[in-house]
Amino acid sequence: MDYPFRVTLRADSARVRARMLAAARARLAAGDMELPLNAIAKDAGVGVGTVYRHFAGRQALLESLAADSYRALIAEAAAAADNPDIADGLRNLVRAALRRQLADPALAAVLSTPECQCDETLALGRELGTLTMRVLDRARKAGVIRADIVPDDVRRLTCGLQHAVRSGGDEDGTAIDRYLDVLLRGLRP
Amino acid sequence: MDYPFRVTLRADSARVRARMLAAARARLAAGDMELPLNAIAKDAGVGVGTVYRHFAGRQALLESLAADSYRALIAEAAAAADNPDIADGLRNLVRAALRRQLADPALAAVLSTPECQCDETLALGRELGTLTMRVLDRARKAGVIRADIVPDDVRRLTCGLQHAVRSGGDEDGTAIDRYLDVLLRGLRP
DNA sequence: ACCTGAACACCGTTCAAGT
DNA sequence: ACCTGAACACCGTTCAAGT
Repeated sequence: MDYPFRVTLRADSARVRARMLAAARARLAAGDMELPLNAIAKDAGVGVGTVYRHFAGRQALLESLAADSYRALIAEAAAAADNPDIADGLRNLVRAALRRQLADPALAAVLSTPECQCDETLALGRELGTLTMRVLDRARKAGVIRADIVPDDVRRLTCGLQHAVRSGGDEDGTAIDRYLDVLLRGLRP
Repeated sequence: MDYPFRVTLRADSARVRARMLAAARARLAAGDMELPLNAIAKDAGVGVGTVYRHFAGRQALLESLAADSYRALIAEAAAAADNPDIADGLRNLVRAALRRQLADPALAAVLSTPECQCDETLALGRELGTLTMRVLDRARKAGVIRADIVPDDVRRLTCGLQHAVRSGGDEDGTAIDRYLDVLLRGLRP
């Protein structure tokens, strides 16, 4: 839920919500991407119905989990848009998008799927889109990027890189930098 | 199962197996990536146990479903390795890998995960790896590809592109060619 | 208002019993 | 040998009943 009528939750409700998010995060950290809502309810010591009262479903829960990472990424995108050297800015934006997704599976999941549940996530998406557009516009004018790349391409391609990095055997720390380099060179005009 | 002792199945067993594969394919075609084994058993008109007798699990079933596409891709890789113009060969290989994955979700799933269940799939993977290596070696000598790309990078990057293409709203037929172009340019030395 | 947990449908997986 | 399907555990989702 988005709590449209009430900005602050009742103290106990907020505590219960935090417990559910913590339980979900613990499962994600343990490598369980399933997020079974029944199990989370049990972990958090609440009834299943309470999970559904706070989150419309698995997708909405993921969006809540990803919100912090999403905002952090947006801050980095804003910095990139203001970078005096826009080639640098573009590289920083793409790298940040990839790293944040690798650091937070929930963010990776949310960015991978176009249909988001919460209005808040929708707003974050628009904000990131606007900032990305600013980076792309400046980059295009500076002649450091192909003309046919739009903000959603950056989202999709970085989601793809995340997938490429994760689909490897674990032992390959060089992949991130190599794949970033491949993408950035490929984006040049 | 891999039927290690028997190359040909008993006629009725083969029929039952074909029915299960058809049911699974129908579900995939309908956009259901879940492949619930119970539901497939019901669709195919067999007991659940029969599904488990033929396939060790969901993963093994996926590998059986993907085998034809996989072999077709290998044929294209072989042609690429023999292409007199190795820059062409490289492009054809990457494009084939992407297109086959987009055409067959089962192949996309199998290529995305390193751990395969059936020995047959393992053999197909080795074959594709060998052919890809041949393409990369020739491309490297011809100076048309970066030196730090290994066959598994091609697998991972094309899996990533598949993901990037699919994570878009449906209405974007241009994405495939644009992303292929980005990747191929990015792979240049 | 908010929370609980029983209830139902469904899926994964196993295994004793059938042919 | 191969197949069946009941059985058990688990998860998604809803909703009447509690506080």
